Amino acid sequence: MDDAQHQYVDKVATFFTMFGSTRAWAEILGWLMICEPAERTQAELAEDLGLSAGTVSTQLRTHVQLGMVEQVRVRGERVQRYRLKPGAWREVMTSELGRIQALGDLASAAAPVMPGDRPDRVTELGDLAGFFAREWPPLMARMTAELEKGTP
Amino acid sequence: MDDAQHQYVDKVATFFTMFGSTRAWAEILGWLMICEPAERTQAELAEDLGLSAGTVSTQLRTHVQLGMVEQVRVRGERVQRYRLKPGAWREVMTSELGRIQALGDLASAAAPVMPGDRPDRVTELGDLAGFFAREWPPLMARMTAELEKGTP
DNA sequence: GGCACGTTTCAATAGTGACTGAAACTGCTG
DNA sequence: CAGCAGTTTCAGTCACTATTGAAACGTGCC
Repeated sequence: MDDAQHQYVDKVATFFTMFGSTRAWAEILGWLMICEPAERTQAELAEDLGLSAGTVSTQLRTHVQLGMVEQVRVRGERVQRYRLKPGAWREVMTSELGRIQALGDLASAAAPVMPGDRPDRVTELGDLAGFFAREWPPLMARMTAELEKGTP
Repeated sequence: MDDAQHQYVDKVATFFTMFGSTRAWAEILGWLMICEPAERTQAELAEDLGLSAGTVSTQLRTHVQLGMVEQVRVRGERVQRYRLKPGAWREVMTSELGRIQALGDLASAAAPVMPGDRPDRVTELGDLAGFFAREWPPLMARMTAELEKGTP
């Protein structure tokens, strides 16, 4: 990993750390975005990034669980390799719908515990969630269509 | 604050804590969503939620900076009151565009530091960011139109 | 079977940052 | 001006958790 690459990994790490992710998690993500070959073993990741094997194991597991990274087996090799999952970003965007619905549920759950005469604070959130719940699926469909066009 | 309300605040807090926010921050948000009257002083919030005055001051400031909460002066009173900012959720969604663009920048920045023969990992992210950069403004416009319809 | 390499688990450590409590500060009231 | 309620600031404490290092655990090769 040269200087420029190191700087890039740091940039990605800084960005995602701002939203509460751990440094190691974000560094692995950043490195997997640009490393060559794209398929890496845990031991290589640890070596490349100067992290312990334990950290890589743990953080990589969360990446896999979140669907950002997948295990691959390279023909002829018997080691476990990991790479950025193609289409992962798309999936993250698609799964946003679940979070929107959770917000909507939060709004619904508020109704019984607040005085009925001023529900506006909560109906606003509910309406918003409703709007996105309707708009999100067609938007995702358009997204998929457009991205496939680029990668035939 | 009765039991049901307490439970609701806890529910909201649990939800937002999952995404990296602090407990106090999320509790204040949850309580401001349902408390009556909606306008509260810092001292009241501290008392209601069992937080120290210092914590309330700090967390409330971040709420104000993020645009979720605003200061209001109630006629005749001279105390500082705070409430959930009307339209705050809408604004949060609108400002999502900034984060999308940041992701797009991250993708652009990757180009120089990776071998040119396999740029797919990064172009995917770039295309995605481009898609949202184009779609987001009209989507926001539709959102505003629809929500205004509900609150004439 | 034994060896080498990679991965997982886990106890211990280090570092961070949320939260508190007290003290300083502000602006209003009598 | 003294008194008071509310707010801000900040040093210190505490809890949490990210990270490490080492030890156990595979798993395929010799």
